[in-house]
Amino acid sequence: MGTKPVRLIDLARAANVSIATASQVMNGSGRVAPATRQRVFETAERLDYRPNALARSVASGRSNTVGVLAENASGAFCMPVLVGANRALSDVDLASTLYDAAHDRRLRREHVRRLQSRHVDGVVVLGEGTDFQSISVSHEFTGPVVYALSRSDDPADTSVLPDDAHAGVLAAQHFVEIGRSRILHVTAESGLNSVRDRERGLRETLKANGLELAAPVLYGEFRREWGFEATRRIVAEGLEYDAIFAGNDEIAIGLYAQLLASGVRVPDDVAIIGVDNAAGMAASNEGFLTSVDLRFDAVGSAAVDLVVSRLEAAETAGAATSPEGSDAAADAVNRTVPGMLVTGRSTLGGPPSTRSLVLEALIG
Amino acid sequence: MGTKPVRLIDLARAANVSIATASQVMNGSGRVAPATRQRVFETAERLDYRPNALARSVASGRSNTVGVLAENASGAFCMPVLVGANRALSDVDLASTLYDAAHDRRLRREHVRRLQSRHVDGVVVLGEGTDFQSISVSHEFTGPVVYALSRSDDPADTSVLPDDAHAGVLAAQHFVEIGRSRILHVTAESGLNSVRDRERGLRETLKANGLELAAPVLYGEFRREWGFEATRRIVAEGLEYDAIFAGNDEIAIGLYAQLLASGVRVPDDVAIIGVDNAAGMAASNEGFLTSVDLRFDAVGSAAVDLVVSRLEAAETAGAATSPEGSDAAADAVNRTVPGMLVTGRSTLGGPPSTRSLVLEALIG
DNA sequence: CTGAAAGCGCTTACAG
DNA sequence: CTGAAAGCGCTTACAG
Repeated sequence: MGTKPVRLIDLARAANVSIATASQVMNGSGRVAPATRQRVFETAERLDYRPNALARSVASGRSNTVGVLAENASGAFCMPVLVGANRALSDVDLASTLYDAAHDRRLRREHVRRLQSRHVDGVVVLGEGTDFQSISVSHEFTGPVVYALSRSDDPADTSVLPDDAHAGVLAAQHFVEIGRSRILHVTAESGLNSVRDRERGLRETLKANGLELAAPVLYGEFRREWGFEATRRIVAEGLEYDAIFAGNDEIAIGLYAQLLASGVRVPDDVAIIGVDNAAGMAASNEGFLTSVDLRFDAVGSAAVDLVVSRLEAAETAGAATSPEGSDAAADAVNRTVPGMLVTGRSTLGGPPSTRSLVLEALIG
Repeated sequence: MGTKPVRLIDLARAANVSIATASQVMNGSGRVAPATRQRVFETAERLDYRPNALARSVASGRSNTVGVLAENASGAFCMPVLVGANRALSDVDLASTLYDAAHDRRLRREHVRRLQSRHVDGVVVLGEGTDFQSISVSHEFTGPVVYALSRSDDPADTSVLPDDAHAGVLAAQHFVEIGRSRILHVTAESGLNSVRDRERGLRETLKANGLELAAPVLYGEFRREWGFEATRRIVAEGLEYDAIFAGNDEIAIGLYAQLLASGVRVPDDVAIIGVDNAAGMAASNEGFLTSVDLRFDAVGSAAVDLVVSRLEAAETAGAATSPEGSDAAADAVNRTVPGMLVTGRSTLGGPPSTRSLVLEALIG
């Protein structure tokens, strides 16, 4: 508690070497005789030497810290991305420092300055989803900047997004696998990127299997109530169908409940797939709804991986000839993270788990 | 982008002062002639000088960073606490650096070392709730350590928790205000601190109003299904009641739905209050359920406030005579953050909003 | 009120 | 393979 931390110079003296060699041993750089290396390590262990990361940073010019600039940390999908990013960072022994702009432009600018002041090695801008656009801050930093869960308004920037089209693909494939052929799609506003991409993936994969949608897409909102409403319309129109791909889990749950209320059996008569795996996120309803998990944590870790690889590239490039980041611009592609299908009773049926009795209970 | 950042020495030269005075002006320390101060500020502005926080840290010995050690960042209530903590930190221009132990003991120890290495000025240990206990790390740091959303296993530590007893008080008061007198309590496992405290607050306030519970408390789980089950029992036993305080929102929703299914009118026949304001968190069901919002963000900011005030105390104490943190130990009280009641149709009635039609729709 | 100087703990060419 | 020395950008007594 009150004990002064042991410094490099303390370690060096105790190990009978210069601070230069002590430093090199601790960093694995330079060539040091195995014997001395061994001795230094042992002494470091014995003294419980913990290098001062701050001093190391000023001396080396690298902070070993990546800044995370969240557009709005309270956003629904921020946490998993943040968790994934953080895991990836600590895996390579980088720290993360989080700034939340909370949708405030002025605050955001302040945070950018703070990140600059702290000389973060790289930045991850954490947005709010495929339908959200971030103001580019790439030119404010000398290090790599990657946009996670958001597009930047500068096409030269690189962003990492969940693969919405692939979500549609996964849904279509699953329906085909379980032998469904008359498929409906109930989703949100047609203007949204996520809506458009999920629909496209669905259609393309159906087509590849010689199928097409059994009726025009029903556009509404990402809400449970829209699921109810859509079900009523579907029933009223007397459509023929055996499966519905819902734009997200909320819609799926609305569909599920209202279908049950209408005497339709799920999945026997109609199979349902949602998107988000909100069940897994909320740790409730487990196994109840088949859903595409967009793997937001993987979006976070992928963003970090990009930053890190860029950092490494810059390092080796800097050692050789420095082409002033022309490489970085070259691979400024947007990356997309494939989701994964989590199956549940809404497509596979099976014995109802305790939790899956919820909806039935609601019906009475 | 490629431009070298301006350093203190650049600023000093441009403003025609020594780096010492430049430094003092930028930090507001020492006495400097108003004229020179003015000149330095203007030059700093013109040059867009951004002090190197890293260098400042090594020189001053303060990193201006607070470490957040999350027991499990994926935890249900972590995000709001984190957001609150982060806001409070950026208000006083401190950075936060987040480490997620993800329930892993080894990883947690690594993170502690990293926090030490980075010489964070203080630490917030972010737990998982009132029923969770953290292993104390206070002795690993020289700066203040505060436990948010968790108790430490060392009674000398100070933690900040949501006020569970007060949640019960708020519920009781509200029931009294709307004229209910035959009140039931349906909650989770009786062994949980949160359950015990909420019940105690409820009972005490009822007592203070000359009331008592209309029947023994029903203990179960924090899940929707338990709400269904409990309702069936209540109906079966033919209890007389006009209000139910649910241990959390999940239970409340279960009660609500099953009561409606049983032909009971809410709130006309029975008023319901939950805890968590999950509606607000999830931005759905708004206005549907009256609930006690535990204000997790305030828990986060309160924890930070404690760290910061301790930091300031240490600073002034260090300037005078340093009593080796005896003061810190003295005010090692656990702090509790009062929640707030968010009213909805489940107690006040009123015209059903679109969203509140969900349950009715489910019934039929 | 202001500046020269030592120092924070480390890294990194550069000689030997 | 190893060490003496300069340097990272700042702060902080200490003289003047």
